[in-house]
This record gives sequence, C-alpha cells and structure tokens, in this order.
Amino acid sequence: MKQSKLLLQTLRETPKDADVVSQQLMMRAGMIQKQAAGIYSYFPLALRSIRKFEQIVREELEKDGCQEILMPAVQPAELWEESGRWKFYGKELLRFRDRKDAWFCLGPTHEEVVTDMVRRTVRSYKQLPMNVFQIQSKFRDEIRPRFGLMRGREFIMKDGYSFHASDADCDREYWAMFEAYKRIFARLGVKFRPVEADSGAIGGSFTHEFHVLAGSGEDAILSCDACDYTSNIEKTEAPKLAPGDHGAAFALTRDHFATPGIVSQELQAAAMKDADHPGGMPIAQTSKFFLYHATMADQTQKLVGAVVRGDHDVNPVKVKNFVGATDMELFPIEEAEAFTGAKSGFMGPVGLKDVQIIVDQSLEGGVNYTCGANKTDFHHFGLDPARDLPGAVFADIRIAAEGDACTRCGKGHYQAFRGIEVGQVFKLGIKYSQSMGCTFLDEQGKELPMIMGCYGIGVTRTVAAAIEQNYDADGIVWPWPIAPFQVHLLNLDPGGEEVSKVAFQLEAELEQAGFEVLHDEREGLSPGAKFKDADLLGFPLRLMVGSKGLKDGVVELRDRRTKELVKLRPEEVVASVTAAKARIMASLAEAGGR
RNA sequence: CGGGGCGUGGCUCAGCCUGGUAGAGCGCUCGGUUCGGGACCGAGAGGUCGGAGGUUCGAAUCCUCUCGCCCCGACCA
Repeated sequence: MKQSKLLLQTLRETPKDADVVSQQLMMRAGMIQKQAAGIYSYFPLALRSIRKFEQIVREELEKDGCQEILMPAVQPAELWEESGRWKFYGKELLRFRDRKDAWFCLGPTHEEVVTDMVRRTVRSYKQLPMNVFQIQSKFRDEIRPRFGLMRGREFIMKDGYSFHASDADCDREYWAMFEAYKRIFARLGVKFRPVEADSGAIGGSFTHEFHVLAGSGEDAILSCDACDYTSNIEKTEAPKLAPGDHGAAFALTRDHFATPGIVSQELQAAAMKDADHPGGMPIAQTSKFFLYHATMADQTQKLVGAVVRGDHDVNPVKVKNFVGATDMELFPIEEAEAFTGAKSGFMGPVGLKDVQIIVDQSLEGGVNYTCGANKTDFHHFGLDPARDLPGAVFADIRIAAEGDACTRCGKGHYQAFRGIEVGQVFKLGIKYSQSMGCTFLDEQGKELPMIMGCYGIGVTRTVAAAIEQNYDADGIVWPWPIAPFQVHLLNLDPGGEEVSKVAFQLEAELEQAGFEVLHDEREGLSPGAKFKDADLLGFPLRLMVGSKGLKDGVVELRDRRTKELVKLRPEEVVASVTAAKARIMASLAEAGGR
C-alpha cells in the first residue's frame, strides 16, 4: 500500500506523556494517540498488529475446540449482585445508570455474563465440557493508569471460560489451555515464560501467568537454570539452608549488646563484636522481625510475627498463605512500637504475647542469632529460635533470591528475570457457578454446579510487551508474526520515472507473492528522512530502490534487526524476501519459549 | 487517596519571577533549488495561552476556584 495514503504521522520528538519505551515508540510511530488517561485510539499500523495477534490467538484456541463469542461491554448490575461482586469490587468497576436509572457497569471481565449465558443454555453433562472465548475491549478504572498500553484503563483482552462436569476434566482443560498459550506466545515470536503464580484472593487452587521477558517488566520472576520450574518471586519456593556454624549456644542475653541507634543489618552485624567475634559477625547471623496484622476468613484478627535471617527478606504472601489469612498488612509502626515497647529497629520476637511467631526455615537448627530486644537501643545476641521462641513454627517465609538452589530439581539455581504479565490461566472452581446457579444434571440425574476455568490474554498489552522486548535506538524491531507490514519498500527517487516504475512493479510482485508491503513513495522527502521513518516503524525487511543502485541494476534489501544489507537485481527480490522470511522465522522459533 | 510537577499552534518547548495584548524549532501549505541517513531559500496557514471568577487602565504573566494530564507512593493482580 502507498504510504502517502496511510493515516500516519510520525513524530521526531517523543511526546511528553510517554514514559515507557513501547509507549514512546508507538506514539512516535503514529500507532496510538491518547484520548484520556489510560485510553487510546489505535491507528492503522497498531490495529494491523493487534489483528494479527488476535488471529494467532483464534487459530490456536480453535485447535482446542474453543468457540468464539462476543458478550456485551455494558453489563447489568443484577448479574454482579448475584455473584456478590457488585459490593466486593472496588472503584475499578466503572458503574453508571441508564435513562431509567438502572445500574450498569462497563465490564472489566465477564465471569458473570458468561455464567449467565451458559446456565441458560446448558443443562446436561452431555453438553459439557464447553469452552468459549471472546476478544473485546475491557474497561478497568485503574487508580493510576500508566505505561501506555501496558496498564491502560481501556484495553483489548481475550478472555475465555470453560465449564466442566468434573474437577478432573477442568484440570485437563487447564493444561490444554496452558499448552495453547505456549503455542500462542511461541508463534508471536517473543521470549516468554509460563510462571507459577500466587492465586491470590480469588481463591483458585492453582494458576499460571505467562510473562513476556523484558527489562522493564513490573514482575520479578525466578527461573531454574536446569529444570522448568519458573515462578513469580512472590511464590517461588526458597530452599532450606543449612544453619551457619555460629559456635556453641550462648544464653539469650538482653544486655549483651547495647546498640544505640543501630538499626540496619550491616551496622548491627559489624557492631556485634566480642572476644569471639573481633570483626563483628556475618549478616546472616543477624535476624529481622516484622509484625503483621492478619484478618482471617471468619473476620477474627490476629498478630503475626515473622522472623527471617538478616540477609533475607520476608515474603508477606507466604506468611499470609501460611497462616491462612484472607487479608494481611504490616502492623502500623506506631502500634507496633507501642505493642513491643521498643522503637523500630529494636523489636524482636522474644517474649511477645498473643502473637503467632513464624520463623523462616533457614534459622531452624541454628543458634546465636541476634534480634531486637524489645527495648530501644538493645539487641539480644544468642537467639536460639527453638529454645527462645516457644510456640513458634518454622516455615518457608522468605523471598527466594537469584542464585538459590532450585527446590524442584535440586540441581539448578534460580536465575532472575523481569516479566510483563500478558496472560493467565486460572482454575476458578465453582465460585461463580455456585453463587449464580449454573448447574447441570450428571449421569445420575443429580444437579451439580459446573466446574469453571478462566483464561485471559491481554492483547494490547502483549503487543506493547513485544515492543518492550524488541526495539533499538532507532525504533521498533517488529517480530515478523505481528509486524504491521513485513516489507517497507522505499522509493528514494519518486521523481525518477525508471525508479518509480521498478518500485511499483516490486510492490506488485511482492504483494502477489503474499507479502504485506508498505510503499514509501512520498515525494519531496530526502532519503535520510525515509530511512529514519523506516527504522522507527521497524518492519522486518526494508527494500530500497533508488537511482544510484539502479544505475548498476540493483536494489537493496536490509534486515531491520541485524542491519544486514544485500544488493540484488529486481528480478531476485521475491525469492530473496522469501528466503529472508524463512531465516527470520527460524531464528524466532529458536528464541521463543525456552 | 497522600506527596510533587505540568497545562502556551499538530509535536517539543521559551515567555510568567519583575503585567503592556504571543514566540522558536519540528510538522503542515505554496513556489523554487536539492535528493543514499531527518536538505536549503522564499512566501504562508495555524494559538479565545485548559476553564471560570477576581485584582488592574491593561492579565499567558498576579490572586481564588475548578478541570485535565504526568511522576512517586499507597492500592490492585
């Protein structure tokens, strides 16, 4: 297609609003424009890319028998009242009234609507399982939209829902979708990882997130370098470490060390000197203590104290899951100080009443740790958790770190990545089917709630994530499968009759061969300007036709990613582009997944 | 929601402190010269300075309110 006819305005300067690479490049490349905070218009280039990804999603899901549907974006409040989420969901849910004063919301997700659809349509186990999906604009009124398409308020999402007669069948489908997602992201041509994640408050039994790996990702991921174990750092199991050899056990000594003003672990370790430790002690021999305020399922409240080694960090998600709390937050510092009787930095687990103490397993069997003495400016030196903390339990409550030994295979070590969450598979169970009466009759004629799974892919976020992973100083470097166009044909002398003739002929030949070509035939632009635009737009191949080359009977083909340049005769172009495509696709297959 | 910052042609920004009736670069239009990494000359179009109110002879500039946007945090998954 002719570039002069494309609705496109590239920008030389980065718009002020754009704060992440994908947003900057998409705005500069004229792909998106912001209409309001977190709300964007998609221009032809962006939409082409989005549509290509959607098509990959469709094809892979349909291989597994998923059926595409389309549900309304505007949903009646009644359904949300049935599921209980009208009250539960916060301000993220955009609510409004119609002319008759009835309440509606803009759907942030579609469990209610799809459950309603299925309960009215499916009645027998013979109709199950059923797996439906849609690709649609969603709206979540995020507190603070940011990062362009990565965390917008309005975004395109693929959401799918499955319904099953048995738990086992739901699990089977879960893994089928897991495999489908792996195929989808592999076809996309990005580096990604399926990641074990915390199922959070929704309370499903297990869940995986799919992350596109990118330095700018919001999530930290640990992945074993020897086996497949990959997980969100919130969930990563930490290996139990052998307790350090800290000598023969001391008595717990309140006054052993006065530590005025010493709060940080490093200073504490350095300050703990005596005849046996003239140079202080290792940080691993200190300990940290945090008090949490937990709310249980029955609404009772309790205090939880967490102890980890000084060189480790507490993982609050693990603590929360361990005590089975529905909600947990750090005990406010003033209240904690009042409770323990010591300033922040000198609190410790010893002697506290009405607190459930959980000690990280790495301290199990160890002695002579330091801890706050619950007296301002003093630390204990000689903590033996088993002896000094009656009633305390040991558990894995620390944040696993890069380099820790893998708990699954025991052979490898964790490697850290940053990831952008672009998909999630989730086993929902009967949360919605039960509250909304989505039931079926089994072989015995017994009425049972359907077992549900849900499966999401953030379509627009994925496109942005692909850019976060694939760009250079000059602009976007599109993965072939979602490039808006595959070949950027630059006519460097649009005034020249012969040059233009060749250019148009090549455009026709390439399109005939099935390639998508954007033909920059704009007049009055210097070659340099066209090069800059082409780099910015970042289509995989750039074909340059100019009088200089044509004098010698050649045109030039350049690979956007490798910058490799070949000169060829016009009649070789189609074959050469075909070969280049094959080469690029092969290298993508290598990079995708792991 | 707490803290910070910003709203001036399509984009990036200057002007504001110290009031005197709006500028630059890029982009756009026309003409000409150029033409292999964002060319040059000339001539143009385009802004109720986010909005409302106030102070003043006079407000982009000072004051009050308001709306929008951005960043950090909290929140969310």
